[in-house]
Amino acid sequence: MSLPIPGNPVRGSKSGQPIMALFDLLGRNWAMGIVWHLSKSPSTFRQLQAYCESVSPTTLNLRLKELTESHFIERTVNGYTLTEWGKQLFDLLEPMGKFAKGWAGKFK
Amino acid sequence: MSLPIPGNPVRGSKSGQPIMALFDLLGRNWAMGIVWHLSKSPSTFRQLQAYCESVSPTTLNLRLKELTESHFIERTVNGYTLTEWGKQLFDLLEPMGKFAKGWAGKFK
DNA sequence: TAGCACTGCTACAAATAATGTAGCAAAATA
DNA sequence: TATTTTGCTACATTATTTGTAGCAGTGCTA
Repeated sequence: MSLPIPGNPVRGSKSGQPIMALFDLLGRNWAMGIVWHLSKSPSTFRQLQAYCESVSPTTLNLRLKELTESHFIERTVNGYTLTEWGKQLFDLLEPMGKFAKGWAGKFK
Repeated sequence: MSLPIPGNPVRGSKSGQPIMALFDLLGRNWAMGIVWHLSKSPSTFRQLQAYCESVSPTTLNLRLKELTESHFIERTVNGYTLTEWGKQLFDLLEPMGKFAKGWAGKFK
């Protein structure tokens, strides 16, 4: 699966609209979970593996590469961390946590 | 693939934390794109198919069922539309559009 | 009221993506 | 130097998505 670059055709949008590229990227297994977790603290590969209970190292590695190439995360001496863009992205994801809790009430 | 119900184990979270259930649901192919599009206008199955250029009817139908059971969309005489929860979800997704445009600049 | 078009799907094989397990080389630690 | 830990890679199995065909129901329209 290739990296969804905005401006280029991506899965589901020949025009490569940025929002579609972003949805393609974030929609991949574990992408949002990784960003979510890294917002709490920088983490090593193994820590992310432990956090994302059922991710395979194959997929985790692929996601990390994609998120790195997309400028959302980077690898430092402390492990993987969010970049400035990554932090901004998290700011958009963060309110979903509260929303999800309210939404969860629908299933009780 | 079963519906990720918050409170139950979902892909990647045995505890079924709401945010993880939401990420699981929205992370599936086309889920965010469908919500995005329905925020513009109610749409029929075929309209969604045309919008989501490469979605297969199989997957589209599955996503529509999941989003319906998750209370984010519903089917009316005008086609599929967002529910109140769906609209709230879109309000969270919407800022990503602007963000994505800025992010796209990184790839020029 | 017999066509014809359109809609909302279902079927199913082929292609693509993710998982699960094993394990290895490099770096850190003892 | 011997372990342990880390960051992966390999690869077979399983799950998901695509792509294409097509069908039944509804609504025109002649």
